[in-house]
Amino acid sequence: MTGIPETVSSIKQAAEFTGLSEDTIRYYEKIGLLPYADRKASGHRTYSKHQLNGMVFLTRLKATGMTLEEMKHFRKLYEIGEASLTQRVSILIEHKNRIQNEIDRLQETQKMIDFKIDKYKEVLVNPDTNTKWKSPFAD
Amino acid sequence: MTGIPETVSSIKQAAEFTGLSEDTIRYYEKIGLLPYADRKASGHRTYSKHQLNGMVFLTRLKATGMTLEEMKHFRKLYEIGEASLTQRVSILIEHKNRIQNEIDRLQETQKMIDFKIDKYKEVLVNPDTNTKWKSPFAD
DNA sequence: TCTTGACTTGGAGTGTGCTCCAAGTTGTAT
DNA sequence: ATACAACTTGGAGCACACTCCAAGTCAAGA
Repeated sequence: MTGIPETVSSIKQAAEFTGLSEDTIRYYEKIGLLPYADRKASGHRTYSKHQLNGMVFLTRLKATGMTLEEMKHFRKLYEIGEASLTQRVSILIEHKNRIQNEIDRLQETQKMIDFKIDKYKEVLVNPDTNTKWKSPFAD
Repeated sequence: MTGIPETVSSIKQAAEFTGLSEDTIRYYEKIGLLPYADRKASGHRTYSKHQLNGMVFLTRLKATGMTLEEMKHFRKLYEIGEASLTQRVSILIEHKNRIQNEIDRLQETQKMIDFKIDKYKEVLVNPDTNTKWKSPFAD
């Protein structure tokens, strides 16, 4: 079951793959968000395909508003092992709900913007309408 | 056409209405994002209904990822007057597109999370499956 | 062997957006 | 008159998430 070495990557390749900067990857390791990476004899970091996929998932959580602290917490639960599985499921469900709320708010704002664009376009067609406005963001 | 005084609010009421803190409202004025507010004889700020609505729209733009600098730019365009209307429409359309991209990314992440939740639940039902995982965020 | 470039570390600095504070003034209730 | 809260100003400080730097090590090609 052992013997076939997994493909490993340098920090540069990891950065390219994940979209994070090399500095950011080192920073995440420093603050304990990423585990201490394996090093080559030279001391250079190496990453497995697994770890790269993990880092991509991480960037998705970050991009959807999860803080570094929350992600650290999630990782700590992971380290406990299976005993924390239900907790991890809860966190993911909770985060998914937060994302849904965010989507709802974004869509509401799109409607507000559409409404405002319509009003602006009205004025472009018929400039008299303009007297209604008192504030750059009003109505 | 004059004579009916508009309802005005204190900074505290403005904060309650908009969800911004009093400090934040003063800060926005300080950096030139909000115009210098009218003051009472005492020096206390007053806000019209119009301005309050404008501030709410502002919070929507901020909550959807527009930076304070971009909002300042928008306000400067507003101050130019009608000559900037087309530009302002462009900015709003552009921002609406950014929101749409954000919504798309959020929905993709929801799918990734669902996928992961399913895998976790699988392990809860059948613990042997667990050996597949090497990283807290992998797959 | 020499050069070039990728990598290492610890720590300092940065940008954004607030948030808090001190010291003073004004408004309202008793 | 006397509290006490609400407000004012300018400026300092803070949290988050990087981002950059200096000084040094390591690896591969001409």
